[in-house]
Amino acid sequence: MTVTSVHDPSHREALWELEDAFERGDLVSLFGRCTVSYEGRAASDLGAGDRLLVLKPDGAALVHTDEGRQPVNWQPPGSEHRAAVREGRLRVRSTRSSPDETLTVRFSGVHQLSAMAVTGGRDLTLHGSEEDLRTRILERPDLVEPGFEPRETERPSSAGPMDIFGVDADGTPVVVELKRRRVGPDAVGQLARYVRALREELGVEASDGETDDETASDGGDDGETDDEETTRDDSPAVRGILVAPSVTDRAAERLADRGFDHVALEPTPSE
Amino acid sequence: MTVTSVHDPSHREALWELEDAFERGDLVSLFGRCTVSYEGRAASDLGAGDRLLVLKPDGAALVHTDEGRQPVNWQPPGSEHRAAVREGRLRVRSTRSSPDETLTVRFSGVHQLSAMAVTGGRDLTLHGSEEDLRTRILERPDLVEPGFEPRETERPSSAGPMDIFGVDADGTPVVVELKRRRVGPDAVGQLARYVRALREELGVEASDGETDDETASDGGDDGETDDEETTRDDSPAVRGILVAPSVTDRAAERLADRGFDHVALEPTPSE
DNA sequence: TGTTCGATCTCGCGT
DNA sequence: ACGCGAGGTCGAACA
Repeated sequence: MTVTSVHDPSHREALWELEDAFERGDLVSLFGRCTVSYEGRAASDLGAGDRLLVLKPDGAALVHTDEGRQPVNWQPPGSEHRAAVREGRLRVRSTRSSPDETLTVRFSGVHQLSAMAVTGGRDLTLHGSEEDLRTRILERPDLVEPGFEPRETERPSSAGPMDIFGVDADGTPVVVELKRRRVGPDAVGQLARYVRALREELGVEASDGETDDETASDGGDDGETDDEETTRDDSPAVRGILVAPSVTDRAAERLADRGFDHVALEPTPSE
Repeated sequence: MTVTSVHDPSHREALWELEDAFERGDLVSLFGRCTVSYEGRAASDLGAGDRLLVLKPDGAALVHTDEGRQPVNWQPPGSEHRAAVREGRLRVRSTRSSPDETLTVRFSGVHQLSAMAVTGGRDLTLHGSEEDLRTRILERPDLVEPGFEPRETERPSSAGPMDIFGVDADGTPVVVELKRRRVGPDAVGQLARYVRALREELGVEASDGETDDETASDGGDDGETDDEETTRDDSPAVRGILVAPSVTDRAAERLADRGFDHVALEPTPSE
């Protein structure tokens, strides 16, 4: 392995090593005391302190402190790194356009610099994702409910693609929204958008004329003495099912309001 | 600065250095060829390759390849790092509980290891966030519309806290949802939840009974010849305003459906 | 702790 | 390029 490593280099030495590393397309790790400023989608300033600067050949730049999974400052891949010495101090600047963004790291001292050629080995195999949940359901549709028949995945609609479209035992259209983990109210809103879009698309099957949005399936959770028949009549034109390991209370409320169902299921079989 | 740095150490040397670094609470940067496996909320495997492993004293672990802003594998802060040599090879394992998660990095070769004491210097000043947008509006409410009067921020509701609650020139209650950047349909759904919650809370001021729900009150974008009066009558009991630099087409549709307004505004004044 | 929502989210896919 | 949704999202504020 070609690893370059310098300990307590001068600012100029660090500059040379950096330029060489950029030239070679190396992954760079740089310990030093620095200030950081960023301007672009937002703007930020970070006072002097010891940090780890990581520079990737794809243009990504990361400034890490001693805490957190997230870099305190960064620049996305596709940026261009440049290094210079200004007033005797090493300055690393990473810029990109659209949107215009600049990250500037000014060093008062460079403690350690390493660079290494790193390529490939990025192919991660991941299990337990939403896709696994989908696969699991397509293989065993009865996990959703007996008689459920998936018809299409990623089915397009005016509200975007729905995870699974199918029909239940009665032949009623069903929209299934998948989540790999416990979900909040937002997921219900997402499901609602798809159901609404599908209801519009399939035409209003309600007995009484147009409107389905207006009368729309709510009837109150607040003990409304609404005619159950009306709701029963038009609402089930399209059903909505949220498949997730669990839901929050508020999500459950919203599901109930909409007349949607929740099916508790995990991406991978338990144990 | 106390920086430890070893070039091409043996596996045992690397182990000693790592243990010392953990002891000192150092931030560690480690280049080497390794495989990575993870098991916890999900599970993953990564074949052999050269990578950069970063170990933080707060328990965070990051495995970086030559591409991407995101680590290919990681462990969140609060984990515990342990190093060992198994079958002559360095193995670094980071674990945490609740949820139970384990990241294991097995090295076939260590190319470079550096460690440095890094503390503090984490106080970032950031401008251009949603909070800045809120501040801007509270200082100049007319930016939302003439006569707008903010009454409360983070006002609680059954659907969660709304960004800004206020009244318009007519004294009509207004819910304002803030976004620092261009938004899609989800933001409209969020605003709708707050408006709905507030309408329920304030009591239905609509002339005719219950009904208003998310699905409800849309009146079709599909050229519905719905009675405009009905909607006009009950809908304005509470207004909804989405403040964001811009909105997508679909978001605009949904805003129109709901009778909500969009005000184009950025977190910080242009230029 | 659990829930909710913002984020310079990032990332991938599709139009 | 933009739009849209997933993510082992992370992180913070609050109940």
